[in-house]
Amino acid sequence: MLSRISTTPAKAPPILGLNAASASQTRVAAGEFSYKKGVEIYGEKEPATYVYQVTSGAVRSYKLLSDGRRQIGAFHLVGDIFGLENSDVHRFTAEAIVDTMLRLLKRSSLESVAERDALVASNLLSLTTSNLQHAEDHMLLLGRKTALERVAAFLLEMDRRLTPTDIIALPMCRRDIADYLGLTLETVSRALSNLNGRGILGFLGPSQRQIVLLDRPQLASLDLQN
Amino acid sequence: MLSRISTTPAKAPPILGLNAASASQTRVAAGEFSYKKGVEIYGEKEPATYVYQVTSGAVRSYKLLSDGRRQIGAFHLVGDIFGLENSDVHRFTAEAIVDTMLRLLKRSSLESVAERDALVASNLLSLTTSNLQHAEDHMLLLGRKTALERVAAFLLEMDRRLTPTDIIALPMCRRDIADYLGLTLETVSRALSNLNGRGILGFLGPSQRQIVLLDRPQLASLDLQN
DNA sequence: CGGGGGCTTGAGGCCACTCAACGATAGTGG
DNA sequence: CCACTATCGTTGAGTGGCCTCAAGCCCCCG
Repeated sequence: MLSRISTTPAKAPPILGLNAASASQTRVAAGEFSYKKGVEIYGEKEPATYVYQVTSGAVRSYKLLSDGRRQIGAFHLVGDIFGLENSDVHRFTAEAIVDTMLRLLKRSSLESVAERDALVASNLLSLTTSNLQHAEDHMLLLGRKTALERVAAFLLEMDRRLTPTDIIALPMCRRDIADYLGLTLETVSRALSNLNGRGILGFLGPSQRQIVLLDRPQLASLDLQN
Repeated sequence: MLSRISTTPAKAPPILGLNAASASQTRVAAGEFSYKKGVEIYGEKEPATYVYQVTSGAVRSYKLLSDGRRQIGAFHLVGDIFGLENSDVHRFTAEAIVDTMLRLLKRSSLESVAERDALVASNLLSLTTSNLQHAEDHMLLLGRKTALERVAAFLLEMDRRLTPTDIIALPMCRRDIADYLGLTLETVSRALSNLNGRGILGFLGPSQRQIVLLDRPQLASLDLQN
């Protein structure tokens, strides 16, 4: 299912503060691969060999209960790095939400670079820290926010992370959003309809995946701050 | 409200792999302090000057929404280290649940030690990692588990962390448990009564804070694994 | 002994879930 | 090019699990 594209893309964005010199010295980059929509990138409890950066597309990381209930812990968008575990195994399953391009880095070589390069080490730590911060905020959302507040928070998060414009082009379906927010897809749909009816957002085109924020302040007022 | 007890306790358990030599060299330990029940140790968004280790007692870390809804992110029990932020400010409010003794370490000196001592640095990272892991598991609980599953998971966690015996002596009240599990205190109480009625647990004494696990396997079977 | 906090239990309500139907869209193969 | 199908999203009706509100008990502690 993996199709190799190129080992050293022409103009690669920097990753983890690796400059060209140290990167080429140690060959931390294992190349760039494409994953078709729905394909699993790695499974929970599999050994963590690689670290990934999204070049294009989007990825969901989730845990499953034995009866199939799913909790998505994070969405990984363009530029995001994921799959970094300080344990030896992955703690989530990762899947491509749409057709996705990923740059792979060997975890072992990354660690050896980090031992010599303090900047890289510091970036690895701050990556773990921002993951922790996101998880902490998400616990508050999952434990204490109402459906409407969760959806509002989700839209604001996506608006912040996804787009430099006012149009949010969501890569994920309603079920993914629901499993991220601890709701059902019907409840997510109803909340979006609600916001649409209030004139806070609008849909662009018939796909319902493109959302225009018409009233960001009012949306923000729905998501109670902590 | 702080009462100094001693700057260098006679037989201090190790912290973060600091041996006596490096600890005394740099004086990372800022001493041991006692906090009365209910007292705030630090507030959210306050500068993070110290790192804390629980010597005795228990601590809750929580976030508040503007209307007062509370989500407890973690309980810190004897031996636990908390308050380590890689940002400059605390992301939770921390309060003593009962009368509590804390060992304080200056964050700045800890960081300078970590620069020279790889073991300490590695322990700091693995501390952040285990915090992340706990938060990830807790997201699954808050997003997808039923009330009974949450309470069962809570009891198993406390059993694992709190006690070498079969008796769980909970330091926290029902409201704390509820705010940790994303429930109301009534729902927690009903779930405990339910487990009691099924013979899975029993209460010891009239305080309802001491719980005997009568059937750990059955309790474990109620908390679906991921 | 009086007051208050913590816990339990009951009754009723509500928000989100479940189940279902339906329309629209995109992808597929003839 | 056009059924045909599967997927996705919306919406409605009804249910149910948890919340809300309330009362009452017990214990601790002044």
